[in-house]
Amino acid sequence: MWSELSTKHLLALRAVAEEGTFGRAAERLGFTQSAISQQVATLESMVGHSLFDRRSGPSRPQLTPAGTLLLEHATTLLDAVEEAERSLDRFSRGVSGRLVIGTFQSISARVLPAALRQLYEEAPGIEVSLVDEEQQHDFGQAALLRGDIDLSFAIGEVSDGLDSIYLGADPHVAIVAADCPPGPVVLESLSGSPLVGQPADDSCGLIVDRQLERLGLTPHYSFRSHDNGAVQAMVGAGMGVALMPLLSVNTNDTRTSIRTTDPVLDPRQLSIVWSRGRTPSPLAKRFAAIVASVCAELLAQLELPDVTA
Amino acid sequence: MWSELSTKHLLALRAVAEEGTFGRAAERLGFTQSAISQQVATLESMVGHSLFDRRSGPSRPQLTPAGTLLLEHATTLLDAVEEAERSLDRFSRGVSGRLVIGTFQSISARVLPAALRQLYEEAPGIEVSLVDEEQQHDFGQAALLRGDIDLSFAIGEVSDGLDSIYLGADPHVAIVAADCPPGPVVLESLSGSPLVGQPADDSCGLIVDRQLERLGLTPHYSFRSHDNGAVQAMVGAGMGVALMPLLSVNTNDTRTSIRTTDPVLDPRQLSIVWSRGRTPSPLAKRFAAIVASVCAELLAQLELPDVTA
DNA sequence: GCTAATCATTAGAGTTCCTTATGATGTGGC
DNA sequence: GCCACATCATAAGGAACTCTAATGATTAGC
Repeated sequence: MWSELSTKHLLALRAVAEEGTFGRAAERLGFTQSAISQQVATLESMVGHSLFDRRSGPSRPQLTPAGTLLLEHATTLLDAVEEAERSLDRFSRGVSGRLVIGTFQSISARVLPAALRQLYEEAPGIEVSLVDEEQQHDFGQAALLRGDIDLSFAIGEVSDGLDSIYLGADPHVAIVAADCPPGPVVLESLSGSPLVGQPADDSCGLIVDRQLERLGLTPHYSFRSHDNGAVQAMVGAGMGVALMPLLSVNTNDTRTSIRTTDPVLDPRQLSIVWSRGRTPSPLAKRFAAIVASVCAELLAQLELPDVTA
Repeated sequence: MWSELSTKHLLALRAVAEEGTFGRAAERLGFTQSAISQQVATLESMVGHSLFDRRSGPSRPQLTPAGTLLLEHATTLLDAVEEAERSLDRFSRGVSGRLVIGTFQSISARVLPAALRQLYEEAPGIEVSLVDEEQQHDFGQAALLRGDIDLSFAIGEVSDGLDSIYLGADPHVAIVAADCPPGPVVLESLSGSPLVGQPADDSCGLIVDRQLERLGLTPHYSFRSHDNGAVQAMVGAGMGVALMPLLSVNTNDTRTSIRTTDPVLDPRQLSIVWSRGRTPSPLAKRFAAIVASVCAELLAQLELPDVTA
């Protein structure tokens, strides 16, 4: 039956048709003439027709009508096999494939542009799509385990069942209006004045709130939004002070100013994560490595201007 | 190596992906679970990647990225295999394929229309092309042996190396102008008057000339052409008498009349022929059978009106 | 915890498949 | 005509594959 059909048989058919004799076909394919003879015979019994008319004596075998027809299909099939082979080779080298990345605002804005640019340079023709994981406290773990996304970013502890690369620490800073007098922001002095920040259901907002609580402070928010840009704009408009991870801040905003806090808050620990039980694609591995190097560079640069404020 | 890739492996991949477990895939394909496990393992070692992530325990294996990619190619490949299978099945049933037929005027005009109409009814979608074998004394034998044409028509003895079906005898008749007095045409009376007919390099013309010679007559031609219609038109215009096989005559021409000859000339023996060393396609066999039945009917009808003239 | 479901592995039998050696057959030169 | 050569098929044997049956290992879910 045709389920026993293998590439080998089609290669034999094509080689005999092209070389003109079984012997030369065998030579081309690295078999003996006998092997090719048997391979073609097997193929003939599979399809139920002679594929070559063999005149005995030193004359070339000729394709039968069935052989001609099958050869056309064989050519199509062999092309498709070669295409599959090439496709998997590109996949192995990580220069082709699809990548679905779970992300959130600060990563999308500060890390992904450089990382994806570098990835596209190495591997043009890949397909990348982003899934916003905001407001999901598992950082897309469920989606990772389900296989809906290939990679995601995580803050803090990496839960079990995920593999990860640690990307670095993103310090928490205070954002104040540009006309605010210089110097670190003393957190205790904020107890009366209003704060601006992320909602409590946002993991970033949650981390800040918890740290303030641990310091005995009960924050009062005048405005909360998931949108980092909106939060920063509110600070610029004088609605209050924001406590945010540095990567969430637009450092080019002239209406606001970045300050260290007193005491210094614990930084946000960033990782890139993927499902432990699932084999990552070479492309995903490569992307994770790129992200790690991009983050290392980015976070190293960020320390400097901040401390001087 | 991919040359060992067989349909079996791709079917296993697809079945596992669709059924969700190796066991059910095995059931679907009529193997044991162990066999499927080994088939997939073989495929994995061929492509160099895991295709499924197997969590041990009672949970479903999940396609890896490589598995997903290969499955897409497997689907196209399996579709192509099925298409080839269907194509060869149609070929076997003779309802599809190409047919190149060597022919000559009288056959094209009187036999092929009915035969091809019947063939198209049984097998729409076939491709037929005709090659005119006029002026080739071998009736396309060389082309048949070369494989350029599938079938051809022959007159008289069938040469060695060809298989054939005898189609019947096509009587030679005299064509005279319509105003000619009735009765058979006495050949001896023609020795003075001019003849109209095929050239000497035409097999039909040759056959007539040889028979006249054997009767001791030396024909004198006023006009010769390969075109049967032209010959008959010349007769109608009073250029002389023509001696032609009946199938070459347009029986609807009112300016000419068909007569028997005295003595009666040997009829033209018609056969349909093909190369003995080449396997004919089912379509060619079917066509030959149709031609035989069409000719039997046609030649039986033709005898009647002629004898009465 | 126990049950049930999952896939992998092992071992062995049956089959396939390749190589070597040989046979059969016809072509082409001499 | 005959011989040398080129062709493919076939036979036999050993190696490699492949399937089945039995078992093991692992874990989800009750």
